Parts: sequence; structure tokens; C-alpha cells
Amino acid sequence: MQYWLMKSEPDVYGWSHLNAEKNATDHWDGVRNYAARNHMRAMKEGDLCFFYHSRVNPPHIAGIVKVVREAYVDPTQFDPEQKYYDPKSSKDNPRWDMVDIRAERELSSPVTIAEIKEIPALKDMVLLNNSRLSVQPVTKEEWDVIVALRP
DNA sequence: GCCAACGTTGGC
DNA sequence: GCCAACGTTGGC
Repeated sequence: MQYWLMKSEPDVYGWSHLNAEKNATDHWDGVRNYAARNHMRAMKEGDLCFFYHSRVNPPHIAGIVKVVREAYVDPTQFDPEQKYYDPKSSKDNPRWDMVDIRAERELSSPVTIAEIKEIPALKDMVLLNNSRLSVQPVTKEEWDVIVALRP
């Protein structure tokens, strides 16, 4: 079991879009950063991810999602009409992948970045040290500390 | 809205 | 292959 954190701007796609109450599955498409893509490629079915809301005040972890399908080709890279179109990608040699996720549970209240910063055991989180990486690994120790905040 | 940090692009 | 210029992200 591996743990991750994925970021999203709630105005664009937030926790509410996951339709947790319908147990819906969605594609995590549009990732256009190689480091983030490589993390997605390392994801295994059943892995858990914190679902983080960025560019809001305050930024926070809203919930937990589960990986329900491992990395496969993100079709939005081939469509010139799409925001995520990549003219340098091709169907013979696709650059970008996506995974499928499903809401696991919403946190009883958000865990804000300020709260994370106050906890010494979380000081090495990628979230605090490479704030631009949109898909990032979380250690089991970090995962357990945060989950214990909102059991 | 500002701006620092980071990733990517492209000229050389 | 270097690195300046540029675009984007994201906390504040």
C-alpha cells in the first residue's frame, strides 16, 4: 500500500465534483508535469491519496480518495479542442497518463496547511517543500499522523 | 493581486 | 548542453 497527495483547485475540480454520495469514479486527467505523471504511473490499485484543495484560503486537505484504476493514456492530450491538448504528443508515443479515483471519505473537517506546518513530524512533507508538485508521495508515517487528526 | 519558486522552451 | 526568458503554480 502506497500513499499519495493530489492537488486541485476547487473552483476547477473540487471534492464536491467527485460525487462521493454516488460512489462515482472519475478520471484524474490533465496532469502535464513529468514528475507528477511518474508518480501516477507508480500508483497501484487500492492506494490512497489525500485530496488537497489549492489556491483557496486556507489551502487544505478535504478528503481521501482511492486509486481504482492504474495509469493509462489520457485522451485529452490528443484533442486540439481541449485545454490539455499537447501538440507534441502522439498516439504512437503518448506522453501523458491518468488514473481513475473514487472518493473514500471526506474529512470531518479540513486539515489546513497551517495545521500541517505546526506538526514537526510533517515538516518534510513534499507539500511543504515542493509546493508546485501536483501529484506527490506521502510516507506512511505522514499519512498516519494526518489521519489521526481526523479519525 | 502579488510575487517567489519552479518547470519548460529555445537560441546559441 | 547551457542558461536566459518565459509561463504557471500556489501561498500569502
